[in-house]
Amino acid sequence: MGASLKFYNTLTREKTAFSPIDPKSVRMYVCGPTVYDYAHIGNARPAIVFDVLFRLLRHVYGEGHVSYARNITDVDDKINARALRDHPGLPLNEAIRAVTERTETQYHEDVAALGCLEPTVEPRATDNIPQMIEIIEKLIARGHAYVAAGEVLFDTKSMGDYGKLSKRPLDEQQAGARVAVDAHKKNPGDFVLWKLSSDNEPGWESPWGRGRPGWHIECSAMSRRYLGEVFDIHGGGLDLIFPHHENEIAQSRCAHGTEVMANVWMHNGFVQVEGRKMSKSEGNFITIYDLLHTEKFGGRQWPGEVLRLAMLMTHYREPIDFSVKRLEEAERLIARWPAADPGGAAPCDTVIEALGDDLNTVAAIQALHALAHEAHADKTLLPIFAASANLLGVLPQKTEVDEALASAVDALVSMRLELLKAKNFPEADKIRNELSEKGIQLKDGKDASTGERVTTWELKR
RNA sequence: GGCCUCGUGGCGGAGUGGUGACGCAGAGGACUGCAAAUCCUUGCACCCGAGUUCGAUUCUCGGCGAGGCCUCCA
Repeated sequence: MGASLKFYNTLTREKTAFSPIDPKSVRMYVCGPTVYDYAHIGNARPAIVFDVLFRLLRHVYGEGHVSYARNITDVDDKINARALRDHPGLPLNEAIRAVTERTETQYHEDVAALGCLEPTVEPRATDNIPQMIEIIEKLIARGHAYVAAGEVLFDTKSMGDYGKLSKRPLDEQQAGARVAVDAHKKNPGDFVLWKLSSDNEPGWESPWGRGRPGWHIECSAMSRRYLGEVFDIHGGGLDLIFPHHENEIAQSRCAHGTEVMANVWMHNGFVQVEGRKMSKSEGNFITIYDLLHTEKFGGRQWPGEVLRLAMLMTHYREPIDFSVKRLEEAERLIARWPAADPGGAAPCDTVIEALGDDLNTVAAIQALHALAHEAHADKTLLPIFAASANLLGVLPQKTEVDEALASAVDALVSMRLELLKAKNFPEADKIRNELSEKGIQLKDGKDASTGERVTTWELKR
C-alpha cells in the first residue's frame, strides 16, 4: 500500500493527498443514470472515469476494501413522460416499469461493453423511498425544511454555508434575479424535497400525502444507506455541481449535522461532438448503443475498448471533442498492444503513479506504450504490461481460436514456408492473401540464431 | 449580468521557472522476394501584450478567443 494518491477536489479547488476515513473500507459514490432513454457518450465518461478510479482504489487498498455505489434513478418526471408516450395503453405503473427496466438493462449492457466493472452496489431510488422520507422528516425537525403548497421544500437560508461547492452564495444567486420566485417559496433558491402526485403520477404514501421525491434527495438517502453519513469520494459530471451536488450536500449535512458529506468531490469534464455541446437540438446526439451497434458515427461500428481508450486519452477534467479521427487513433493503438495474460503480475509502478496523480490516464497510457515497446523485445514483461493495462481496463482481449482452425492455419503456414524455400512466391502469397481475407494476419520474422524464417500469426483485431 | 474552466506542433495530448514529453499521422532508413509486424532516424509548438525574473510555454495582470454552469442535463 505504498502508493500515494492525490486527487483534485472541487470542494477546495486543489489537488490534495487522498487519505481515506477507513482504509479497510474506502467508500465512493457516483451519480448514475436516470433511466428513461439510451445512455449517450456523455454518460459514458463518468462511468469509465470512475471505473478507473474504482480499479485504482481496489489495487491500492485491496479488492474487498472498496465500496463503490452508483445509483439508478428510476423515479423522475422524464420517465413518466416517456412511459405515457411509449406505452399509452398500459396502466401507469406498468408503463413506468417497462421504461425503467428496458433502459436499465440497456445501460448495463452498454457500460459492460465499455469495460466497466459492476459497482459494489447499485441501488434504485424506488427501493429507497422510506430512507428519503426519513431524511426529509429529520430536515423538518431540525428546521431546515418546511411544507408549503403541497410541497416540502429545503430552506436554503437555514444553512449558513450553502453554496460552498459551487462557490455560489445565496445572495449572488438572487442578484441574478432570474430565478422565478414561486409564491410559496421562502427563498428563490429553495428546492423541492417532496411533492404531491396527482392520480396519473407515480406516488408513495408519506406524512405529507401521496407524493414523490424531489430530484436530489435520492442520492442523499442512498449514499447514507450504503456508505454512511460521511464518506470518501463523491463523483459525477461537471454539470452536476450546481444544483444537484450542492443540494445533496445541503440535505445530507443538515440532516446529519456533519461538516461534510464526502471529503473529496471529483467531477469529469464534458464530452463534445464536432466541437459543440452534444444535444438533441444540435443533431449531434450520439448514444453508446449507436457507437457500438450502428453505423451512425463515422459509417461504422466501434468496439467498446476503442471507445474506452478514446475517452481515457484525455484527462478526465478536460473537455473531450469526440471525433472519428480520435476513435481511429485509439483503434490503431490498441491493435498494436499485445493481448497478454496478466497471470499474477503486479502492474507497473509508473502506471500506478500516473493514475495516483489525479487519474492522469494520459501519462498512464504513455507508460503502457513504453511497456508494450519493451515487451516486444522481452516477452517476460508481457504479464506486467497486461496487469498494467488491466488497471485502466484497456487490456486487449485475447481472441480464442479453436483447435481445428489453429491446426488448419498451422498447416497452411508450413505449406507456405515450403513454397518460399522453393521460391514459389506467387503460390506462397496466395496463401497469405487467402488467410488475410479470413482475418488471419501472418507475421514473418527471423530466428535469431539460425537466420531461418519464422512465421507467426494472429487474428486481426 | 454573476460564477467557473480552458487556449501547447497537421491531429491527440501531459508537463515544467532554464535546449523544445509522448502518441498518431508525415518523411527517411533497416529487415523482407514483396507485404505486414518490428526496429532506428527525423521535421514541426507552447493565443497576444505588459509585468515579475539572470531567464517564462510554465508565475501575475490585462486583452483576445473557446467552452461550461446559473433552468432538465454526465
